[in-house]
Amino acid sequence: MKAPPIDIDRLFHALGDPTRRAILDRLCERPMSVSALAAPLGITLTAVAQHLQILEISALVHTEKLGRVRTCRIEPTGFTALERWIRDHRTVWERRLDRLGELLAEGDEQH
Amino acid sequence: MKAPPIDIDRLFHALGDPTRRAILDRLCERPMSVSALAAPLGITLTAVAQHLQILEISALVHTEKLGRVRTCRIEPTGFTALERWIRDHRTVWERRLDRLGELLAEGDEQH
DNA sequence: TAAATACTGAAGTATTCACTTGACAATTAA
DNA sequence: TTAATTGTCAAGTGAATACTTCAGTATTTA
Repeated sequence: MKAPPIDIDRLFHALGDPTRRAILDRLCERPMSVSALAAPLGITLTAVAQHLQILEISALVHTEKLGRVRTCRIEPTGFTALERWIRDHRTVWERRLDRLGELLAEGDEQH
Repeated sequence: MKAPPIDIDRLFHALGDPTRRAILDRLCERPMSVSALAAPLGITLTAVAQHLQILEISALVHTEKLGRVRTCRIEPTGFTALERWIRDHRTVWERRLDRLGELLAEGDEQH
């Protein structure tokens, strides 16, 4: 019952595909069945199902099957993990810029 | 002389590789030559150079060759583009959550 | 000048990836 | 019950990816 830890590798890979980002965009509007998602994409239902699997293990989408229809909706967990990753790395990167500024200041003092 | 537009596809793809993220982490500490980057990675210099090309066209790294040494440093542009993408999509996604809340509220009113 | 250093380029390989086809199961509608 | 809908599974294909090796080219250093 333990949720698998979010793999940032998988997350970036999932978001790196335009079709998957299109799926996410549509799901931001409203939850949708697999075939409703497939309709405007110009690829087979099977392909969409495969994309959905990737989005699901990346915690970007949650799906649930009722009767013969699988309903897909946005799952916040993945987005949150991504935001956290960027926030963390931005601080490291800003620190580097600060240090670069210090180095430049020191350089100025030297002459 | 026009900088190519940031391709969010390329950006996610670039960040989807653990070796490339390791390179970025090291460059956050300080600028570095290609061979300095390669040393702890356990892959050939050629492979590192290939990764650097990908990071460079994604605007995550800037490199400059002086003499025989190519120095690599973090380039903010790519990170900024990524942050903007996430900020934009978070608002869409939050709107969806709001609407879901409204729908639930309406549902409550109905009985 | 000769040797070591720091990369660059072309070509090859094994794996992964997005996608397809085709056969099938399960559910709902006529 | 028959037919249509909705999705799943297994296997295959062609392109992209992350590497490799090997043979260079500049640039320093001894």
